[in-house]
Amino acid sequence: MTQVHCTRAQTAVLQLLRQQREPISAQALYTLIKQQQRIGLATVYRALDALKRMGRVQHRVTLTGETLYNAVEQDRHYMTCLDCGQSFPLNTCPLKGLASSLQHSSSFTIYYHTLEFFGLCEPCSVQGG
Amino acid sequence: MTQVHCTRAQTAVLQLLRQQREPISAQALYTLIKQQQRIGLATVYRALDALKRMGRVQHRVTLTGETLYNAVEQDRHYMTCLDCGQSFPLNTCPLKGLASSLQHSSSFTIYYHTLEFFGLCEPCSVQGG
DNA sequence: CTTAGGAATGATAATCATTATCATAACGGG
DNA sequence: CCCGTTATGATAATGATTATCATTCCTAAG
Ligand SMILES: [Mn+2]
Ligand SMILES: [Mn+2]
Ligand SMILES: [Zn+2]
Ligand SMILES: [Zn+2]
Repeated sequence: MTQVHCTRAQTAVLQLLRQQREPISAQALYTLIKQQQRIGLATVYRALDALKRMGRVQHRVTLTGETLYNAVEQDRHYMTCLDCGQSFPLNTCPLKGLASSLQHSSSFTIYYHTLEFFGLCEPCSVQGG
Repeated sequence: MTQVHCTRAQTAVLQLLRQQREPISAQALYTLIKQQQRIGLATVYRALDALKRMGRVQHRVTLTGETLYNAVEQDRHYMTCLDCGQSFPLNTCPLKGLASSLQHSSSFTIYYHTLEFFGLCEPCSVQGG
């Protein structure tokens, strides 16, 4: 049977994620947790994957290929510059209040969504042309 | 100065992308183009990156870490199962008609957006619990 | 037409985040 | 306390993407 309780690693990961203001990578998370308890990098990845399937943690992938994680409670989104890679947070989720769109299919249980805008920031837009 | 014309590779990539019904990976694109002309894998990646910065091609990253590309004209989005990895296309873009939200910052030029829902599909939801 | 500088290309090696392995440790019911 | 099951940590392997670098292609000046 699938586990009933969160494992030690899952608990540590989820607690730390909830303290973060911004999404964080698995490796950075690993470094943080190691300061408190003995843990392996693989275990961090396993915990993140499990928490994701439980709908408690969500992920997004940066332009550099890193996957960042955050607690699902945080509904943050960004505009990311394709040139310099900088990400600018949005004030609010554009999907807020779109309950209609969220229930496209009753046969699919939605845990979270990712939404990101890509383009050029002011400085890069000027020079890059 | 930055190039004025599309390179041979960029032309080939963009043309092929426009023929695809679904987003496609760089490697798959490489295989397709090779059937028509001599080309290197690195060049495909370079062309995709350039087209992305021009706002002509957009990308998304799958759960397996593959990056898929498609022409920006195609405004497709998906619901993806965190368990089996299957992606189910949405009929329409939930952001359609949200021009207000799209102009958060006049200092950022938006080329495209990614929006994806994650959760569990029917079958996986039943068994996985 | 010829030439020189810069951009594009292809083959290949290197990178690096993530996964797979596997032996060991922790857990939990009986 | 005992045994089968699950979790863990150390480490090797994977694989998509990047970095290199020598070569080819373009283009505009001479
Ligand atoms: Mn949101
Ligand atoms: Mn859309
Ligand atoms: Zn920028
Ligand atoms: Zn599924």
